[in-house]
Amino acid sequence: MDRKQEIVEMTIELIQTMGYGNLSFKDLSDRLGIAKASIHHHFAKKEDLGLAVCNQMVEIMTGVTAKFDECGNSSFGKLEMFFSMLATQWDNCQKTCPIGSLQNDFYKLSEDMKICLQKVEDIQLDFFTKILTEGRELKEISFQGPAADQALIIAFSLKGAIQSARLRGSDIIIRSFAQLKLSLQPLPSASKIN
Amino acid sequence: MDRKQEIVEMTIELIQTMGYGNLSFKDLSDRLGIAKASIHHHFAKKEDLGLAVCNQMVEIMTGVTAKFDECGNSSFGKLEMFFSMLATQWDNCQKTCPIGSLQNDFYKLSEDMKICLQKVEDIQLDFFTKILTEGRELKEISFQGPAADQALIIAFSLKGAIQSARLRGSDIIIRSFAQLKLSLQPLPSASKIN
DNA sequence: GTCTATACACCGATAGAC
DNA sequence: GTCTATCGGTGTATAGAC
Repeated sequence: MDRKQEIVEMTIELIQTMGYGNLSFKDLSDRLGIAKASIHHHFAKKEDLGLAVCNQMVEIMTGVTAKFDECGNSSFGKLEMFFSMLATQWDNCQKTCPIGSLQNDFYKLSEDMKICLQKVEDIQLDFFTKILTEGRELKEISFQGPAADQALIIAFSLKGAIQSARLRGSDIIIRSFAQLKLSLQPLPSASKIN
Repeated sequence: MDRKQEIVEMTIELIQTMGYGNLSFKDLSDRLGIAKASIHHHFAKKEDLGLAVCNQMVEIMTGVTAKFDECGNSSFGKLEMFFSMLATQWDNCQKTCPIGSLQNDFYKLSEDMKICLQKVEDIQLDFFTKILTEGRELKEISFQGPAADQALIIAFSLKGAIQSARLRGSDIIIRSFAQLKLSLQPLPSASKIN
């Protein structure tokens, strides 16, 4: 049955607006047009639904990063495309980052969910680390220090901008992404002496 | 009465562990050793308590940034001190960033709380912008683009690192802060040609 | 200002009919 | 697989005694 999948996807959507902790079975049943008990039939406990959501996010993140990995663009181009994908997704939108939202409901998460959620972030971090490493070798991307540490700055900046956008408007996302790109650009000439 | 203040401070602490939405009057009354109704006497609605919390955060952020502004250190030194203050505060700690936590419960916030919360972030962003501007002039800090945009990267990186630390451990904070410092350091010599 | 008691809504979860 | 009905627990909020 893909009723199960339907529930998972609606849950992800609602997590982005009200968070995992505040999300209720009634919210889901209202929006899906089925009874609360029907959701419990597919996911006995809320925790089971939460874990399915995290697993789905692993799959999504794996798929998205793999698509960019294979796209044939330059390293810097891959970063740019990733940023602009996110910017499009969060333009004029009142949702927040699902990873950040779940991290914030830390105290409501089961151990399984925590492990799975960390995996989602790992996949994203590995994706950035790989691009940064090869980009620096090819002199397409410029930064100092370990690529894995620079990947943290990128991932956290993206997450933070998206989280603040509901409060401050999507301009904050555009500005953050532009600044990230600027700071990673290879220096054109002597213009970056100080 | 500073019972009122006591309630606000405990609320901030609990927001950092369970979030504003999941926080209940019973949680507060248990920890403070007073009855639920007594809290309602000081703050009729939960929304009133929430607004008091946001106002308190404005005061705290104002005080902290003012302290660093006046400390006489170099621009880069001020940044370093701010980072190490946060790193100390979040070492071996299971709390999250109170600003990020409240931002995440966006859909539970009153309009007043949203305005006030944005102000907290504004104060922090202005603080960073000012340091970055004067630091670049004095050639103590190096970055490209508008100082206000670079301030976003710093603020969001700090917030993101603290949010991920509960899941990944406080190492992630150390690494993020070190990488931020590295990327803002003035170039020592020709070592940053690419 | 603090307490006990309580009203009322909603939550996750279950029982059992269809 | 979906439904209605319901249970026990908990949430915000209020009433009223002290």
